[in-house]
Amino acid sequence: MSNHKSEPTYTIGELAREFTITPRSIRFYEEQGLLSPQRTGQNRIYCNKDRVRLKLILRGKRLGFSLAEVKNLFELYDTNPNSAVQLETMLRMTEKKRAVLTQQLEDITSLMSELDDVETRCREELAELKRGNIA
Amino acid sequence: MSNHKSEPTYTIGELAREFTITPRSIRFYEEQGLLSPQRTGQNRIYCNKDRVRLKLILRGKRLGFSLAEVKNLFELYDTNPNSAVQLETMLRMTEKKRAVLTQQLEDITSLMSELDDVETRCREELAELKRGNIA
DNA sequence: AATGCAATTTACGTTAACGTAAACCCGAAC
DNA sequence: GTTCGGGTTTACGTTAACGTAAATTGCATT
Repeated sequence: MSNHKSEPTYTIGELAREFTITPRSIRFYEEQGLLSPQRTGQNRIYCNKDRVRLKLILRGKRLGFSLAEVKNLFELYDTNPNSAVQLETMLRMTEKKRAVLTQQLEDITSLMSELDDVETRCREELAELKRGNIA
Repeated sequence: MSNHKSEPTYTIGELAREFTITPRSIRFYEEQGLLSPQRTGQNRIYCNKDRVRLKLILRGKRLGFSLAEVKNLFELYDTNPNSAVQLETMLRMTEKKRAVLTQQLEDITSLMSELDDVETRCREELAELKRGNIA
């Protein structure tokens, strides 16, 4: 718990560039309760822990979780880090998400075959047209 | 072009029930320029052509097209039915949509494997916890 | 006349994740 | 001393496809 190594800090612009997002987004995450950086007067100053959190937010988004879901996980982690409850909650969420993805996969392949039908019919009609409007 | 057979007509409620959507949706489609039923005073009265259009709207939506895209197709069809231009436009749209779907498929499978990673790590940590907090 | 159902119009609300503009401050460089 | 590049706050705008509420109308029973 010592503080003599003076942890590196970051400005909002630095983090925005590093993760190729806008400062607006970072402020928005804070507004939603996902971040709470220190202040130097008006300016936000982010420590390593904040940076890791931002990383986790973006990873969560990539995985299809909403900001609210990520926030829930953070709160759970803050009140009860690495507990069985926390890990099990995470598992339930990933499983749920996996079910959604599985469904989406089915939907997409089904849509694809419908698209195939439409396309072949289009091509056929086009062929007929070019053969001189038979029907 | 005769009219002596008195085409069947439908009320908004009938069509809504048939396609299990709300009357609100049907009015919305009209508001967006996708339908233009006759009127009997205030009341909308839908003919067969309208019903077919509604069917096509819903089919388009199922296939992932926006109402605006469906509208474009309708307009193209109205001004130039079964032309090569129309068929080719349709083909371009389905091909575009197919590309999107292909991309989504890749994204989803990639997400799934990431989820797998997260899940297995969670399960491992849970196992450690239950073995008595080794680390 | 009163009840009830179906329909109508108008217009604001919803969801998610920011974008964008306006107006301001602050330290550094020229 | 002023201009410049960040940073800040506040608050409204965006997208899509409707949902929902309110207030009204019309037709058909009862």
